[in-house]
Amino acid sequence: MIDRLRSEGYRVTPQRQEILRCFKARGKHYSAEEVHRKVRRRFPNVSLDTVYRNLNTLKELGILEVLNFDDGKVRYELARESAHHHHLICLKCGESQELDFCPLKFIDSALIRERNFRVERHSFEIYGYCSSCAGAAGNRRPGG
Amino acid sequence: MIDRLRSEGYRVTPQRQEILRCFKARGKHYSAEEVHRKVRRRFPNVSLDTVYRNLNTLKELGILEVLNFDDGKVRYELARESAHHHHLICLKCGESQELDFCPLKFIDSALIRERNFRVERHSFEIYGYCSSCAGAAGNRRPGG
DNA sequence: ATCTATGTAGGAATTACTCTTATTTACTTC
DNA sequence: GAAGTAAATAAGAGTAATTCCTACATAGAT
Ligand SMILES: [Mn+2]
Ligand SMILES: [Mn+2]
Ligand SMILES: [Zn+2]
Ligand SMILES: [Zn+2]
Repeated sequence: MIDRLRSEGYRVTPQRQEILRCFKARGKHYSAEEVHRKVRRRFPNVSLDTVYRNLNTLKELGILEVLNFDDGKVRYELARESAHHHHLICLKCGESQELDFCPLKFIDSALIRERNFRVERHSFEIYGYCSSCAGAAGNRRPGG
Repeated sequence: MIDRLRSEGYRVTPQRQEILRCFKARGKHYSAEEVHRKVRRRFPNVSLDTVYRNLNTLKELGILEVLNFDDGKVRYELARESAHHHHLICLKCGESQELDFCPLKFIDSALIRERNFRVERHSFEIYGYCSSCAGAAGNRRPGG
């Protein structure tokens, strides 16, 4: 991945490496601010802008993918060669689980083709309460 | 719908009525700013905050539903008794079309149940280029 | 007609993100 | 290994969507 950066003419800075390192654990979905917090542990002066700039660069290169969990902040995850997937997102604790199901496989493609719509990407996320939070949330009204 | 407001103890102000009126056309998905522009035609002094506050109130009452088209602004549509649906969203012109397909019908519910996840809501949107924009976008790289 | 809780306008504040600019640094070439 | 250069960085200002604050206005009850 480092080589990938270099071969594309990007410099391999320590900050950039550290940002990448945040994502080496599989199935993690961090926002820019979370990445910033992590990177700051090693580089206390790293600017939030550097984090944003690099997350964008890594996205452009296809190394990271963008997720939208509907909470106003963008999240990133490693664009592994692993299967395309979607997520279950807990409305209480914010944790996300991966879901090996993609609706595009099930949609009648005629539905889209007959409208001459050229599909580029799609989103599918399920929101609710995870097993840890389901009990606690059980007595509350959702969203109340 | 006006009665609904009154019976729930909300006052029926002219601004509130005008905001509701924006959504009487079916299949429209307006952002707060678009609603503000429309309402201002009749009430030139209406504040953006009033629009935001009322859109929220109408959402709480279940009269409007919230949509996220991934462009940083929230959109609203009438929560008609019509079928639950999703959208095709054009990345060029921003127009949206309705899609009568819901992935929840196709997902193996065991996939979710075995994790003890309690589903509250879900999102599913398809992004791409509509028939009017597909030609123009045909030569460009998506997102470039 | 009067009263008052609710709603309003307008501006300030907040949040996630981007831009500007001066300084530093990774990589190249010698 | 030193020097040159374009790219990357830190710091802070700027922006866009949304929310908060507060003094004033009014819908609807009495
Ligand atoms: Mn994932
Ligand atoms: Mn719709
Ligand atoms: Zn998918
Ligand atoms: Zn659905």
